[in-house]
Amino acid sequence: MQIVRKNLTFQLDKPILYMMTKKRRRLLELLQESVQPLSAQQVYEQMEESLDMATVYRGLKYLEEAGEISSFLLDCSERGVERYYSQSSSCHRHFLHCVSCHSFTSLNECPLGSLEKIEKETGFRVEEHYLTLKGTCEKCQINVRGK
Amino acid sequence: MQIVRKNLTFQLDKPILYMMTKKRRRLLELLQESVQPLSAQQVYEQMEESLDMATVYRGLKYLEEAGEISSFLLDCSERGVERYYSQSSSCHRHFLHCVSCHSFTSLNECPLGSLEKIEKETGFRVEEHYLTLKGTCEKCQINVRGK
DNA sequence: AAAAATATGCAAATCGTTCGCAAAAATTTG
DNA sequence: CAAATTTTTGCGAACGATTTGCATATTTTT
Ligand SMILES: [Mn+2]
Ligand SMILES: [Mn+2]
Ligand SMILES: [Zn+2]
Ligand SMILES: [Zn+2]
Repeated sequence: MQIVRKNLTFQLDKPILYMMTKKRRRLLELLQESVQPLSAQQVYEQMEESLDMATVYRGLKYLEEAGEISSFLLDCSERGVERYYSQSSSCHRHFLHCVSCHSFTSLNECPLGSLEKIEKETGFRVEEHYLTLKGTCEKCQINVRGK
Repeated sequence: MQIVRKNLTFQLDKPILYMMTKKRRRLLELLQESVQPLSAQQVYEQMEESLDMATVYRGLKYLEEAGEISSFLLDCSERGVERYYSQSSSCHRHFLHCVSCHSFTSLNECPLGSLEKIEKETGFRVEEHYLTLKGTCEKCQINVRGK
């Protein structure tokens, strides 16, 4: 127990038994450099050095467990269900998804007010929430024909 | 064009070329009778008469296109990603998901205020939104050991 | 009643993701 | 440092929910 490997560039909330390797660090950097959340496939395509898809999935899982990145599901009518990954910035975020060009825009703040009213009304203890907004981004509204 | 088959118990927004069969009607009834949203698998299990899984999927797709039901994705850490179906009641709804007993509770009203502020801030035209709240339901808070 | 259209069951295909295993890389031990 | 141990990686196979093709059954139209 409590055996934590070295070679970590970040503090772990809970000790996990693995290592931060070159490939995993590169995965993380890619997501930190990207303004947009990326799917596993997109991460894979943006990797310069070759990397097996299974390793991408394992790496993303590792980084998410370590708290460095977080993911959400997007149910896009054109592209189907995809999981998107982004760095875990300080606080939680919500994204707007453009149904035309499929880009994401980050919200500055959470549009959900206090959840107390909901908790009182339902008796629920609310622990997490996920919000996805879909619509058309500024660019796509101008280029009416889409991208 | 504009050929719409008979045997429909509801009005279609857009004409579609298929029929409301006994089996599809039973699918719809099941969802209308259920307080909880149901997954394709749950619908399948609750059908008394035998029905192929492919027919369940095709039927649910048909009903959703006809606007009679709607679906959303749930990303549950225990059960993975599942699509849930429920009748399309008058207005859009949001659900609370209990991470202990996996039940759903419906919110009375949408906790999202006006989206105008977001639209101004981001330039986005918001067309849809999906909100999932996760937490612990009243029962599960009492039975601390979960269901 | 016969012809045309659509739904259904069944089996196979699909596709993103996960898994098992042997080889490679990183870490620990002495 | 080299040897022993642990973890990661690539590769191919497995997985599982959903979709698809096709022959047959059901429903609708004529
Ligand atoms: Mn929020
Ligand atoms: Mn709402
Ligand atoms: Zn756009
Ligand atoms: Zn519960």
